[in-house]
Amino acid sequence: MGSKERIQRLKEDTRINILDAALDIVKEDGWQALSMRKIADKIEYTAPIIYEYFSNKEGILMELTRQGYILLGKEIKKVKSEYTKADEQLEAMWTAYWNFAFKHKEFYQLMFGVDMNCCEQKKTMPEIDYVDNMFFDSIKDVMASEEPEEDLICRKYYTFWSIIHGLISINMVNKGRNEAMNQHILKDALKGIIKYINE
Amino acid sequence: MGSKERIQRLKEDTRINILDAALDIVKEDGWQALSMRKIADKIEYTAPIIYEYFSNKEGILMELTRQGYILLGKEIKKVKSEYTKADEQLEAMWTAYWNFAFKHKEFYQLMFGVDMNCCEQKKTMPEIDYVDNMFFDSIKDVMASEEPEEDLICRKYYTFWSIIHGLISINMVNKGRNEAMNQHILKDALKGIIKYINE
DNA sequence: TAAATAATCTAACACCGTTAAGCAAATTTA
DNA sequence: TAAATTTGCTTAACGGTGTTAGATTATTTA
Repeated sequence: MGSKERIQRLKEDTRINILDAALDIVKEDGWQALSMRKIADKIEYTAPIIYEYFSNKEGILMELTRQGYILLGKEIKKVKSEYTKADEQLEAMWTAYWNFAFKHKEFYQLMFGVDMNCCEQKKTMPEIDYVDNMFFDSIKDVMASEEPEEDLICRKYYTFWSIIHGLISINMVNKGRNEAMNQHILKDALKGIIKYINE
Repeated sequence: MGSKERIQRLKEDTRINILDAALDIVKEDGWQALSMRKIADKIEYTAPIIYEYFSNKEGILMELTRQGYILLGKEIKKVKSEYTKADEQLEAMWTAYWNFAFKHKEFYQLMFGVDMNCCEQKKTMPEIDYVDNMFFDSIKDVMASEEPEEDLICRKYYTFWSIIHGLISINMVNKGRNEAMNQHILKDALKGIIKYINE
């Protein structure tokens, strides 16, 4: 009767296969090309069985979003641990965020793409809070001397995030055009904003 | 034989009706809900005749994008004319940009939405250059004392645009949450960046 | 081996963008 | 005026989408 667990494991496998297949399709042909039937083709099933693993297409998108945040969280945590000074940490973290966006373009598009539907349940995802909190803490550290209010930190965080996200958006629209300049802008912006935090 | 022109005028009318109908649908139910058949319903025709006015759905999207830029251009030009000092002009222009994004949410989403397809021909639209150039000129004015290089202006512009666009993106995702704080951030960012231009 | 259950597929529904063929009315030509 | 042609528009269809219900096949249980 240990076969129950084996079957359970097999079910989990196909769940993972569905997500992997989806990501493969997106990496090849973009989010627009993702369809239930194509996923089914790739895992050598027919479309309806996917609905035994996910309630609908948005369910798949949500799970991939979660995975994206987990990945981002890991990378940011890693680079943070490589520094001790708060401002150095913060610069490294934002740089990691920047790198993530281009290394895992598909994830970033899904996670932050303005009109990519699936924006309702997002608020209740702890994986998002995890990343948010790390930045939050770091900013607090940088401002340690001033005993900053929650609200002020939040504002600084949003401003910070805005610059980076805006730069990335530009870079994605004019994709790859004048890479050197964008790097220059990024550095400028990071320096400027860290200085701004200390004001 | 003056009926030729009357008929021509009627054709132009339905062209406009198509665009208006599209915008109505989007305003009611979002870009996702826009379909050729729904447009046809609204103008009381069947779907295929739309293809006598636009080559395809993207054609409609492109035209609406163009109209959006024309509208944005007008509003920015207006507020610019209300000031004489370059830094005041710049702040007013960016504020107008900000206001445009929320007053004409659908246009803004279409014009700057990261993954809203239709991003190929965009480069060759003079209406885009028009807006770009206005900002470009204003930044140049602010930096007048230093005889800035083209490249530097471009970088400042991108950085500037990034903040605003990023703030807007945030605001759209967490739509309307904590409006007061976002206004605060906007003001902070604008002041900061104008100071940054002068450094 | 027979019944019950699980796993999977086929077929369908209602949409989507787009194209081709056809029809009927209006217009032009002879 | 009658025939030919053009115009305006529709119907029907193709191949695609997400999703659901029902039938079918395979597996497990009694």
